[in-house]
Amino acid sequence: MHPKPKLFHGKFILVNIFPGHKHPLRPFSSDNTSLPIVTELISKQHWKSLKTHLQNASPITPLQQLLDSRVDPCLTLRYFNWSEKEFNLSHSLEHSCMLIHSLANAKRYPKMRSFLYSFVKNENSISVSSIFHAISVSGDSFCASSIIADMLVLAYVNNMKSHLAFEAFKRAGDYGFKLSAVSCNPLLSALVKEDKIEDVEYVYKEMIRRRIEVNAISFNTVINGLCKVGKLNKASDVIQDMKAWGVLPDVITYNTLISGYCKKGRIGKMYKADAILKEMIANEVRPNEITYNILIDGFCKDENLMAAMKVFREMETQGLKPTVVTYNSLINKLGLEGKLDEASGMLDDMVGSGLKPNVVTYNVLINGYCKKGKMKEATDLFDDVVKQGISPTVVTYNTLIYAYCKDGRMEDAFALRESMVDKGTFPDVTTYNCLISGLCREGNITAVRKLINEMLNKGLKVDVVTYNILVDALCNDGESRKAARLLDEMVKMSLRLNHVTYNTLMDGYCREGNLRAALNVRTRMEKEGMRANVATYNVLIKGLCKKGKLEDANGLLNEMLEKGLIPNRTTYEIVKVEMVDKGFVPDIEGHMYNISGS
DNA sequence: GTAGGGTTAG
Repeated sequence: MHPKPKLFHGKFILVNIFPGHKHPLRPFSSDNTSLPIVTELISKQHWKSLKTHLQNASPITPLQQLLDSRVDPCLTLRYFNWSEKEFNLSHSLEHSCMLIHSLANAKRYPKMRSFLYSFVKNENSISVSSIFHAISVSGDSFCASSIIADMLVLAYVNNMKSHLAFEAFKRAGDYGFKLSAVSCNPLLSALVKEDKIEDVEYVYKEMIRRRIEVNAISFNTVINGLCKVGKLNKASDVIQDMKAWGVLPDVITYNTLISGYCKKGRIGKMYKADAILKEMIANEVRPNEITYNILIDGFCKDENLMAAMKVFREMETQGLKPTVVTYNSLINKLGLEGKLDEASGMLDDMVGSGLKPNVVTYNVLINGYCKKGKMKEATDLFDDVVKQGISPTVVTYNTLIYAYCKDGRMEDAFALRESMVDKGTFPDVTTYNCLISGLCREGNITAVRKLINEMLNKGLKVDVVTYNILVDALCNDGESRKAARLLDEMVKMSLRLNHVTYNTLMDGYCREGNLRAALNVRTRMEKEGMRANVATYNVLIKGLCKKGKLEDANGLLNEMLEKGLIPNRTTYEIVKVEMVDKGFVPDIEGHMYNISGS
């Protein structure tokens, strides 16, 4: 019996053609007769032999043949990747799409995922729309096209190209390809992280319209996005949506909403947060450690350490153990209040209860010392942390660098920056902002320019804080008009101006006695959709008082209270010095009345 | 693939 070499993939062919590679291969021929050899060489990964076999033939031809044949698409993929690397070429979009279609038809999903991931990573010139066109013309399975589109969206998200992911999401709708939560949820999550809340809302609405599966994660992500930008009523609407879809709010839903309320600076926010806690319990969703951590931190930020401690004790009665995060919130608050002995006592408690402090624990404690001007203690603790084998983070360094800058110790600040680089922690925008603010305080504009150039050269981008520092510096120099021009520059750089930007400029104008200009800035701010916050009112109230316009100032104070904004320490200080001492008295709600008879 | 803590500007 002599085996017939009839099968392309039969072992005998290979043995007969080139037993052990000792004989030269038959040269590649561009008709299909070479395909079995090529296939065999690929499956054995005999790349050297394959290259010899191909000789001077175009590497495209075998790809074309493989795509036209019924060989395992994984072999085609291997050839695709090898040939791109070996011949330093990029295969055409059409061939790429044919390959991805054959992988999809063979249900080789992990292979598709990594193929699309590298495709998206390396490809910067092909538009999303041409990719979709190619997907739709290079395969006829609608189902496969949908899976490909889904994975493409995910590939963009995973490559941090969320704007392209968003575009692909829209294109998929144009072509009627059906996406899934597998890609849409990460897309939503990426858009939330980038504060692109309008896009989040668009994707969410489209998911419902296109009947894409919307699960608890989708809802929770959207709710988180809305909470992040303070649209808490809309977030509650989404909770209603989710109930209507038969998805019950879970502990993450409630935690997200509670956190949203905690972060909003309105009167009664913690009351509302507490109400949601009760609601979740009534709906039989058990609060977890994270729920309590959110509440504890919320009360700390609300200047209510007593309430925070009460929740802390309540946690234990619910059978929940405080975590590192719980302690970090409390230590942070104690440190910021200057209660450093209590803060380090809390650290001891935490260690005593078997928890291991992390770098955040030390960062907040170091910050506490810094804010109290206890630099010796701060740096001692820093050394201690290093000795314990905990790596300081960029935040640790920034905390100390800022403290040095604020203390006028610019040399120490720059020395610490050198040392962080030596240890492999690289300065970020915040590091530079701290140094820039220090130099501005010294009036060293030349050094500021140099530093900004340096950060740009390192590929770091100036941010809104950098500009706010510069705006403030100009205002302090009595150059508010120049500062105003920086705002236009910020817009040109598509930086999002924030409250601090506007308030700083308003303050600059107020201090120059130019109230008109200050009020114009407020108008501009509101045109941009930003409502005046407590600090805005503080600046304007103070400005009006300084001009002797006490009744107008009082009007603004009332307006602020009516809008549910909580007066802060600065407000009280202004009201005391500028109003109470000049004949106004407060009623029980904080409204002021002029009793001097005017 | 969803929730919690730390640094900078007013």
